[in-house]
Amino acid sequence: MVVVSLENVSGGSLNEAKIHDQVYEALSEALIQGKIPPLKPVSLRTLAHNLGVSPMPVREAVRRLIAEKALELQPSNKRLRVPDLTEKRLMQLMTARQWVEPELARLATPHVTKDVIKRLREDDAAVMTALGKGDVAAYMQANQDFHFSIYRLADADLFYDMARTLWLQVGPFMRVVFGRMGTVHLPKDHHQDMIRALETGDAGTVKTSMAADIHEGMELMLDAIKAHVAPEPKRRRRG
Amino acid sequence: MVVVSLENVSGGSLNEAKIHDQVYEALSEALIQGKIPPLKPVSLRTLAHNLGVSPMPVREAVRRLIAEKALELQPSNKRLRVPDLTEKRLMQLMTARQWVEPELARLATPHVTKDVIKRLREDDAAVMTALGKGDVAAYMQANQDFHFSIYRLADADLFYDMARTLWLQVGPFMRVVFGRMGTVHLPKDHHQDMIRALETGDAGTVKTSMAADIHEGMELMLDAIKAHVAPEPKRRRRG
DNA sequence: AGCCCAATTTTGTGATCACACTTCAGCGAT
DNA sequence: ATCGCTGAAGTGTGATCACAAAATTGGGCT
Repeated sequence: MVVVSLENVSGGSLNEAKIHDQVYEALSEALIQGKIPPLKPVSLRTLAHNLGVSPMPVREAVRRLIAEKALELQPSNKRLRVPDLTEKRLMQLMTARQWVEPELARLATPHVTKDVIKRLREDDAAVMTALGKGDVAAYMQANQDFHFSIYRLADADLFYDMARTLWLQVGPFMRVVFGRMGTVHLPKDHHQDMIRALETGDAGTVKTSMAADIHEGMELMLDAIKAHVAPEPKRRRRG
Repeated sequence: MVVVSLENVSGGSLNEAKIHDQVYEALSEALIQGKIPPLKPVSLRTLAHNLGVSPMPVREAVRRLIAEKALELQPSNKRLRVPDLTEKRLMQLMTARQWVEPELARLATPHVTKDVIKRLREDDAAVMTALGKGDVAAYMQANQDFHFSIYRLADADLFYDMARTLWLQVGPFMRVVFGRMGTVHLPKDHHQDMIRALETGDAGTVKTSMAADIHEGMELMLDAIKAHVAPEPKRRRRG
């Protein structure tokens, strides 16, 4: 099954975006959504074939994703794959998210408008619906929409890109964890508090509730990775 | 004058590192050292020619650097260049450095050995020597060595890479600022305090003195960018 | 059956060519 | 001299080919 395509990327209208940018968008979206599991090998030619483009732009997109550590290519081995997460690395990702994302939320607060609140309520509703149905894929999409609808307002390019890079690295693993334990135990509702604080312009509360939201989600993943250390490499042992 | 070469990269002797990795190392080193000024246009073919390689591996290295925002290619215009720094962006870089680097220093503390202390004293001595001679290039090299000798010990890949990316973005501009105002006003000596704290294993003091060191350096740059908003685009240089 | 080695396929990497587009140098007219 | 145009040179992008090395397969062995 092909999890990545060019069609659903940015109905970029009059856009003459480069092919490698479109490929990048398609791949990174798939990664954030967790549609490509950790340790899954991918290949330039296969991706290129699935996307209907030559291997060239795929190489550039992949090189970019490798730089962002959303993909890796094993050292001696020359295979390209989605990196696995060690507990050590996950803790660093958690810390970094706690640095960046609450700050983004704080910076976003002054720029909130009625339209934004409306949009956030829709996103949050979608999150709740997905949780109710136990639809992990829909949950991840809606949750991403909710967070980045806020971050986008912060007018802080560097922080925004940092957040996106962190999500790229967490995405594949998050999907596995939530898929394994179901959506039942997912972080309870900090979103409502956050929306209220955004409405009243209470930047402090926005920041702390964002921190709490992230903390709970990542804590779940930490527990999961501690319990289930090696996500079993699939088949074929080493001789 | 050619500011980037492959020879001084990792006397890699038995190393069979990919060419694009060597090119990346050469370019990023030049950028961190500030050897390529902001807004300076570079081109794939020129770099390839100077490095004695084909444009292909340069493309991959450059794509990586663009992902790290150490290079940019102007939107409509398709030229590749070193990005300029706005005040807004510099403040984000400063904040991010304050997040990552003091934490790296704290994490490094338990792993300090006598050899490390020796190395740090040498690096610090080189810093002082460079300051004495007003040699900006030597200062930047020695200062980088000092900081990353510490960061390397932290055993925190993600944070380490984040720090490196931040230095990549700050490097070109730092060179310009310090070159303009001379090395006289450079941050006074937090290095000594830091080394002492590292010796005694006082992680708290290590962290705070690292924060102070970074704060002062970046504060200088903030002042500089506020005073000298547009670093004059510089017309036509011929080599 | 289980295991090992050889041949085949597939992988990423690098080089080269083609193309559309921008920039720049040079010349002519005002 | 200044302005405006035009041809040449240079730009990043994409496609295709060549190649060494790793992964995979398949057959032959114990």
